[in-house]
Amino acid sequence: MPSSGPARREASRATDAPGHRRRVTIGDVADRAGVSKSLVSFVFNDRPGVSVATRERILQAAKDLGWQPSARARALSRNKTQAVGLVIRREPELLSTDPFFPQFLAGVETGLAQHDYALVLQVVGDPATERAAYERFARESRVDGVFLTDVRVADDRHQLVASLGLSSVVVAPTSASPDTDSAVVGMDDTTGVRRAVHHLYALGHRRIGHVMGAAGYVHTEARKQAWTNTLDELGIRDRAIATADFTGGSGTRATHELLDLPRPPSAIIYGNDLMAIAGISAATDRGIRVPEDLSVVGFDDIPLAPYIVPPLTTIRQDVVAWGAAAAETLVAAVEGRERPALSLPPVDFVVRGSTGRARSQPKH
Amino acid sequence: MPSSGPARREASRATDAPGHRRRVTIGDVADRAGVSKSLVSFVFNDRPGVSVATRERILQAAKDLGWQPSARARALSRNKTQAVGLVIRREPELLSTDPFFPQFLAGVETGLAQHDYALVLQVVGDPATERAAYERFARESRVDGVFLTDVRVADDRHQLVASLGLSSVVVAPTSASPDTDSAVVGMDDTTGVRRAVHHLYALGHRRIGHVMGAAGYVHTEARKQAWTNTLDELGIRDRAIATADFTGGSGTRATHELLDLPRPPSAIIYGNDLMAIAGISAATDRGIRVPEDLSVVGFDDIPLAPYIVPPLTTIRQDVVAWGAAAAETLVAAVEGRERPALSLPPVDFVVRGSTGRARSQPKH
DNA sequence: GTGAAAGCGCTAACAG
DNA sequence: CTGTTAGCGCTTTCAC
Repeated sequence: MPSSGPARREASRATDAPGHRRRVTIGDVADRAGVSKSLVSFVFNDRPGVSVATRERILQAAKDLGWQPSARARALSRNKTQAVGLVIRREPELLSTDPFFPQFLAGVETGLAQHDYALVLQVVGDPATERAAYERFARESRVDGVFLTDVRVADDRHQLVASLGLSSVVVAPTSASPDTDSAVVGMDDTTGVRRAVHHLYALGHRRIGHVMGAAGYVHTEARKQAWTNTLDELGIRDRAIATADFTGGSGTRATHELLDLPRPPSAIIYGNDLMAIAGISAATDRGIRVPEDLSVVGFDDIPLAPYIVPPLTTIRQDVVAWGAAAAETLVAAVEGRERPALSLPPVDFVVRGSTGRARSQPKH
Repeated sequence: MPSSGPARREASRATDAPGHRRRVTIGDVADRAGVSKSLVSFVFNDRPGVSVATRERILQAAKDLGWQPSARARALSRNKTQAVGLVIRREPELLSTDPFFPQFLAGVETGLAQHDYALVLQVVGDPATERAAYERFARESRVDGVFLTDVRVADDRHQLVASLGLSSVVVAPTSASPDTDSAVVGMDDTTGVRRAVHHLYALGHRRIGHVMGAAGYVHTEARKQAWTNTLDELGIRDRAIATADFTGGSGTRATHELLDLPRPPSAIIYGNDLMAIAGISAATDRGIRVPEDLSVVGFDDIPLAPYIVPPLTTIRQDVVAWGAAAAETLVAAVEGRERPALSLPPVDFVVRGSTGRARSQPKH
């Protein structure tokens, strides 16, 4: 039973049916270079065992035909998609404010581009859909590995991805040590907060409050912990804290809560810039001036931070670099390589106009 | 030549090699249900010609085995990936401020989820990489279709995707009629600006300036055009305009430019909220109060808008709905269906504290 | 060095 | 209704 494949191919190539050109395949390239498909494949997979001359000929043929291996076919035969997945869960409001997400994405892309991996993204709203997204990625074999971001305390996704057989990289503050075997690419949430507290202390503040972000996230906890620990070190016992959820509305509420305290703080460190800015607005509404009566520190350094009145003092992380590092690490994990040694740039503490000297000088 | 497949399969299923379980395939499901692979395939592709009983049996077998068709294999044999691509080009600064991008993404996901399509994302910085991204999507057969966003005047991507044989949907203001055959999902940039101008006119403003966003984008042009046209209709000849690029810094510069005019405007409509907020800051620096001396209108209604001082009056589009509509349209195009009739919600004009009555009453 | 041939897991004619 | 069979385009032993 002779295969009719080659014959048909010759024919269709010769005619080149008008209107709908057939996709160029590895076979066409092989024919043009006068070699077999295997050789073409070898060349495109950087495998030894092809003479330089043939190699050149093949490369040229591919170029002439504008051929590139089909990711589909390759995925099937190699059992790898050369793609990784990112599932983002965000409340609608935060979606368009949180600077983390787009910056991280940009960083991830730069990291992936170098290895020619594609990114499959899914944005979800609730935990059930989130789980389903990971399951679908795995079941349908859409991706080779996934990022785990916005890690929660006691996050069950570690087990989920493990049971699904997906490679993964965990993106979380270094201070937290999530219960997982997969690689962790951590940023330093601690140092920034520590520097903020010291900065305020140096300005004479002794009642330094904190407005926490959404409960249950490890980065929320990390920031709170850093605040507490630093106050401890400075021998400050006062703990003016309010829980919020990263939204503007919650920042407003939490600010009023702290300012309503019998002895309100003279400075507040917020879990993100949005809440800090809402806080400034809330204080202004009460006739409390920033920074004269109240110093405010944000977290993120959103592009708007310099432009609000007064310009916001805040903590900045290099999220783009973080994303790139996470991507590098994930690709290495997927390919079974040793995880690369990557050093992330240190956090920045950006002093602007929203922090100032405490009104009453400290007693000690 | 008897196929050795079945025999091997039986064997490997029986042993279930420890440590590394083989992937469940359509064959396993077929065996378990006592039918052929085709039938399983039919059931999972909603094709007629399968009795209800067999259908149930197959579904049950698949469920027992936890099987789901492999997207990889399916993509290869159907010549469809069931995935669409989005290439985003953004300057680094705007990446984390522009609310369009995350909201659009969220909308796209909701639209795609219904049809079980995946989204492949690529973030790029420059035009060359952007082109390469589309080319790669096509060559590697990563996606079946693409979104075209941030459409530029005389955008060459229309031809590019056409020549690459990709289905596409153009996401651009309705007022612009891009030179393309592909479906256009348009939002109404015009009405919002028109309402803003009328609002300011009603407050007594007669010199209403405009700070344009980055040149070359159709939405920048659309907004400028709406501003011009509305002033024309109101019989206002004055045109105080400055070009910026959507960044905070450019907003500051453009604001000073307008305020330095011999007869500075008493109100300014900005191309986005970031520039508007930078504008408020710039005015404040010059001792010009908002809204007493200058009224300010933004565009986007970022979540921060209500929290700045004064709260920002701005124009809001339902970008999430837009994204969902674009996704629906693209999927329809990819599948060769008629494009769905979708109605987008109207723009909102949100009046807050940054606009107020003009100081000097109009003469006419 | 190079080529032939057997898959990867699914879809889609085409026969029964 | 149901089963057979030939691909989809590439990778990968295994011979030569």
